[in-house]
Amino acid sequence: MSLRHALLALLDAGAMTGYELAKQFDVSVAYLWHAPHSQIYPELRRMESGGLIEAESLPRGERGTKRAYSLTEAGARELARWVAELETAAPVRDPAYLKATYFEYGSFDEARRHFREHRNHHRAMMQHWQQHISRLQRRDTPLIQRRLAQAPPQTHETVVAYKVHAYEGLVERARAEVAWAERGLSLVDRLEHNSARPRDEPTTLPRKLADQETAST
Amino acid sequence: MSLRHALLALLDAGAMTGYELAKQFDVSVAYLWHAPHSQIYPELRRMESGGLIEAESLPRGERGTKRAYSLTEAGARELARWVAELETAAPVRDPAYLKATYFEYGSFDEARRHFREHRNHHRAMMQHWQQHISRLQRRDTPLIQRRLAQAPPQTHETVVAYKVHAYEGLVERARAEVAWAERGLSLVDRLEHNSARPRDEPTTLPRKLADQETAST
DNA sequence: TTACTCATGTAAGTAGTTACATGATTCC
DNA sequence: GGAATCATGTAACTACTTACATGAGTAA
Repeated sequence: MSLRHALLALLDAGAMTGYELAKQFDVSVAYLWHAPHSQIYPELRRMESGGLIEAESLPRGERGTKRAYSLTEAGARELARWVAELETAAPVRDPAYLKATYFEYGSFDEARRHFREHRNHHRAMMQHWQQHISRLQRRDTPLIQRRLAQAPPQTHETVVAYKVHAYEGLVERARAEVAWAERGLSLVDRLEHNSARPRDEPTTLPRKLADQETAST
Repeated sequence: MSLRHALLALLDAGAMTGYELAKQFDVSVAYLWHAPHSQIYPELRRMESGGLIEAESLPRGERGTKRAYSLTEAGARELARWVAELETAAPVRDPAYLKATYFEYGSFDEARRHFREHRNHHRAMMQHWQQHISRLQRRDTPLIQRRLAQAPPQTHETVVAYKVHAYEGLVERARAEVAWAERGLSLVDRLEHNSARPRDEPTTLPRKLADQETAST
């Protein structure tokens, strides 16, 4: 149930509306955890009834109101509890690698398309993360500033260091993905070179279809 | 909807019961995709009504029967279609990295515990995958043998190479995770050295709790 | 007045988890 | 006779996705 704890952690930096929280999931927590507003609003209500957060109704303009949430003591305790607790690692379930296991059902060109897409995606992620790292190091995101403003100065190094380390891990992971995709592209070249098949024909069809082709030939 | 396609791919190697399929998710597809039997049986029924697979009822012992499923032509086409299709990458959502971002709410010792756990988990995964790679290279899993028996000999190199490449990618990724956890351990040592805090006290508490502590001191 | 951002929701559906449940067969 | 394995389900729940829905405030 990490959405809940991501929200608690954000709210520890200061009171926010659901809308503002949702935006943090696009920019700052950005590319570390994702959640759409349709998931956030109900979760905030649940956390409120659970006593983890409390809302203050603020006016906006003439008629409107908005609800700014902040941590309660129970919420702060729950946040600390969660950080201490070990996660039981989630079972592997990676669609890209699963599919890569069956590329023989497609052509060499299709395999290339997949690897290129994979490489491009992870390159882009890498850049986002790297950018975020330098912003953290310069301490110039609104969130890190709010957070450091509340913590004793001698803790700032540690606060920033943990965040930088996490994002660096994501960068390294992305680098591994890019390297994997590039080795994949070389592999396809090598396999193509060793085989007589045209580059746009499947290496081998699923059995039921292969039987058919044979029958019709 | 990758469970469905994992099942189709397994069934292309030959007819299997739900029970046998479930076991493949523990051994061979092992550590690449996970699914419990409670998810598999209903999915098989759905695929059957969708015409992607068909069941043959086989006797077992005196009284019992079991249902062995095999691909239909539509199922084989769906498998080929899925392999050709590009996945839209899932948004990042990693509980371990999310938590690592907030280690300052815990003690140095707690951070160490998390990094050690992370390292151990990914080391273990690495070993499983490496073992599977050598089995694939020796072509000595039941599944790869069934699969190769059905494919033309000149395609065998490609079939095995794609699978090996996928598992190698997982090994490399795990290696990156282990390295990250180890750098994390060094980081904690460094931070501890630079700080006056005892190793079993949080660096900084969530604000609501910090306020309290200050008040009571 | 039009478009954009702020702001908050609901509803239907999919995927996956955890627990409960049952019964046959096989091996010791 | 008991334990392990084979075999197949259901039910309740949680997390997440996608689409629908509404309205206020603000700047061109």
